Amino acid sequence: MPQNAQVSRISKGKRTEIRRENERMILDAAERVFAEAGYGGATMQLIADLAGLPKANLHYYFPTKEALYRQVVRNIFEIWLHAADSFDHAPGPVEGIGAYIEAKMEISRRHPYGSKVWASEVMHGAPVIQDYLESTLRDWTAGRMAVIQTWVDQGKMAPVDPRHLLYMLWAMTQHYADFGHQIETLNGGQPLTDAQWREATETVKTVILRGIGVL
Amino acid sequence: MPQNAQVSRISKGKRTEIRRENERMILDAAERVFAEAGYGGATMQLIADLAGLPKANLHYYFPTKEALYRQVVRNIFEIWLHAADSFDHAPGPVEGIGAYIEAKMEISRRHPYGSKVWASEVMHGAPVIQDYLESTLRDWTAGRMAVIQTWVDQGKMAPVDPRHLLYMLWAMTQHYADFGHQIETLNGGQPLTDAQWREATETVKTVILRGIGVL
DNA sequence: CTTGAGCTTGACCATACGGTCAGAAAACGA
DNA sequence: TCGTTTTCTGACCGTATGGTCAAGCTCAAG
Repeated sequence: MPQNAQVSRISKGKRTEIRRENERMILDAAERVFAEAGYGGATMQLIADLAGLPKANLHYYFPTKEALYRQVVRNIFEIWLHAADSFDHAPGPVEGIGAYIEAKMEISRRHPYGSKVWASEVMHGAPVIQDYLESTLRDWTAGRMAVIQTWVDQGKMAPVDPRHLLYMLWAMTQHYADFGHQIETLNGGQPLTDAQWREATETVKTVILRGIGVL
Repeated sequence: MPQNAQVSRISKGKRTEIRRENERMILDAAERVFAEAGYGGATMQLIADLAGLPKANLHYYFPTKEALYRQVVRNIFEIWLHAADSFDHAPGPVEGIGAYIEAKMEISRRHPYGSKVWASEVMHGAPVIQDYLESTLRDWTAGRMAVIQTWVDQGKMAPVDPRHLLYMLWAMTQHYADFGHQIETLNGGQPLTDAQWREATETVKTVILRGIGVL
């Protein structure tokens, strides 16, 4: 029977498998190239080379550059949103905001390219995900603001404007991904070590939690 | 005598004046286009149109696109650096850091395009100002870190890691420029009003100053 | 007025890029 | 094995872009 021995793949429909595999390769390569070169600076050829595929093959899976970019941005957005689960089932700001900071710092560390693509997209006026900003993100933000406001009303934290507090959290955590190169340069050209990441996370948590009066 | 009545210009050397004027027009247009489209997405034609000049004229003043971009980035960097003057002659963290936050928030408001260009440049690995990062910015950072450490040693503030505190300050203040579009969208599509800018600045100041234990 | 240096500009060029396509190859079902 | 569907890919095309150039124009100095 046609069982390829040296390739340890799940042989659950080879067609489907090939498609999934290639789409992932392309999306990973695209995420990195879009992050490093920007949308305008990225070329399909560069993405193809990094994915190890001929350029024409990219257009088989993703009809246009914009379609590919759109998919990359949406994938990141999904990761963003799920990061807030920690926020929800928390009894108060210490646990909720603390966990949120840790989750977002972890994302900055694991998905630096994605964070940069998102930042680029927003900086350029969100040409492809404006609808998401106006629907999903707006709803999401309103929900968390309500939670924070509840905590304020219950006297569980200092009366801080929930909106600007959220912006501060986003800004600080994403900064470690988006400005990673600058941070690395100021770190003697070396990427942050595990210990330094912990230190960064702890510093952010401490300053914020004390800043909202819960430490 | 050839005195143009309807143009109120200083006639101090018309050649020099024309050159200064045009360079400024071009640099202003370039800053905006680079910010909105990214380096790769920006075209000389777009910049020329916005500056109200023929494209060929741009190449007379700036030989290449990269040279023009380089000048834009350097101009912004200068503004960054001078923002820290408020930092220096302060007796303690309340005045120093408070003033620094206000200065940087004001820059975010006045120079949103410049901030975005800087962010883009760093996100893409600082291809044109890496030397600045390694020299000027590194020195600058070391100096401010020393000041903060002194305050910590003197017991004027809580023992917060100066490096990460600086990153937090940069992140939060620049966020209001770099992610201005997102903030505007979440503000009902309206730019922040004067009052909202004040509110933002105050929130940041309050949370940070309380976060470092000086309120 | 004359002259020459600085400024302006339409037309042009080489290149690189996104995208297309026809046909080969591989996988699949019967 | 054979026919069909899906995947793969080199070669190709139209366009847009950064950059060039030569000719013309403006201005100030002599």
